[in-house]
Amino acid sequence: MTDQAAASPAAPAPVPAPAGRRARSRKGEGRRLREEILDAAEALLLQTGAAEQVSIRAVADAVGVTPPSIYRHFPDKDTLIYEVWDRRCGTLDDAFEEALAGIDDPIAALMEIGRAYVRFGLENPEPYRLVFMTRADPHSPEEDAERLGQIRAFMRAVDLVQQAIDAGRLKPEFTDAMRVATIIWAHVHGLVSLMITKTDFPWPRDPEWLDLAVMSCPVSFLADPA
Amino acid sequence: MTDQAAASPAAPAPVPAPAGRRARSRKGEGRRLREEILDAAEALLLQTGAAEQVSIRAVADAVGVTPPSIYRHFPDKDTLIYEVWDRRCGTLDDAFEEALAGIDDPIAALMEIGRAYVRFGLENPEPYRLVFMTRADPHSPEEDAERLGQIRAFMRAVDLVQQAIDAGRLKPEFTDAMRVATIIWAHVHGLVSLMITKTDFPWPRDPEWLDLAVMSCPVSFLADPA
DNA sequence: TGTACATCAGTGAACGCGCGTTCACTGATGTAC
DNA sequence: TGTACATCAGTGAACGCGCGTTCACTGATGTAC
Repeated sequence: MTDQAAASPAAPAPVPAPAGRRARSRKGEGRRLREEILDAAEALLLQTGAAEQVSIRAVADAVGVTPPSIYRHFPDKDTLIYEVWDRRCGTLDDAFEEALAGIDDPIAALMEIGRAYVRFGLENPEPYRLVFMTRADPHSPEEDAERLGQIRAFMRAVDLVQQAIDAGRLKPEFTDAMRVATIIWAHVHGLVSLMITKTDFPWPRDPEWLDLAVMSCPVSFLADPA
Repeated sequence: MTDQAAASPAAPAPVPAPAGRRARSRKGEGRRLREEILDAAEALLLQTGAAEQVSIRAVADAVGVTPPSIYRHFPDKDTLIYEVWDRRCGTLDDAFEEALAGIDDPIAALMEIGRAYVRFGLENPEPYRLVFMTRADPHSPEEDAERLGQIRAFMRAVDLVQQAIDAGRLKPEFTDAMRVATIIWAHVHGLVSLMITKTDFPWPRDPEWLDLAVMSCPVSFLADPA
């Protein structure tokens, strides 16, 4: 199993990834393993859905390396998890800002941030789970930072609803922007959280469904086009 | 610290709950500790939100007893957690059945199970979290049992949507009952899960808001009363 | 009423396990002479 | 071109810890005689 395989005529070629034990990096290439560790940790995090269930040993195993190797690249597990999180996670508010670029109509804007919210959640399931699906008693610094982003993002939605109300675009019985925005938030959150949790469920695959799903609650607030 | 306290004139009275070591039960009263264990485990479960984070040692500590005592009342941790769960949790399908009693109109019925779903979740936050907010890879028996209830409950909703479609009560573009039911499920799930997770958020307190919130998505599917 | 005994709620010490982490090491790679 | 050496990516063995769980026990309670 060492290099006698290369000498044997039956051996096809020097196996590149020896399935369980990886080829050692060249001298300046330590960062390659670093990236592989982050990839593996992210995959495990997405699989298990909880940082406590991702063990250093499991990450090392997935990469094909022994546990101490991890510590050559990350000082401890917390840092590793945080870097996974950090790498994946633009803030929600950034996603909103991007989604809103060049849209003036408040209703169109509202629909767009709804879509952006769902996209953000589906693309960053583990950060999403961390921020929106776990009770956050112990205030870690990254969560506090994200919390500000959440509040800003939510306030953006409230503003848009208020603009829509002011422009007479909602049914007249809806006068409280905060209440309406809260319901819309719960709606899109329901979609995201269920889809990233119940992965066995036969979610419709077409983007039309997802779009309909996102829109179906907000439209109920719209004034009839008279 | 033994019984010399009783002999000392300064000692006020025989302390009933010695804060860390409880009084031993009388002979037939083993079940009292059993109930206290369940209470403590439930409290810890609600606090941490995850069964893996509730340790036998922590439960024993909370009750004021040593870990082996737990095993006099429960064969293992899984059973303990299951009994906590079981004690708290009527099934969702039962709640639906109750909610539907005597309602014939499919739309009214749909609205009613929407309300029942939200009520169920708010009244049973920890079972709800367990069943709908955690990924369930390792199939434990209780989850499998509940899964059947979930499926039955969901199918009830699909049936009602189908009835509404057949009766021409939905907008004609909505022809797939499963798709519509899925969106409604996500909507009510969003409300419940956010409300039991973001307990700091200033949720509107009045039942009118909650009712509006539940209804706001389903109504978007209704045909205009022509 | 008094003593011997069975019951059984709860204990203290220990087990094996997987975890995060540390340590001294190995041995292929690249470089200096 | 050939040899000695420094570098450093990755290893193997072990640590202390908290976990679920087991075991032989203790000693207060209630019962039989």
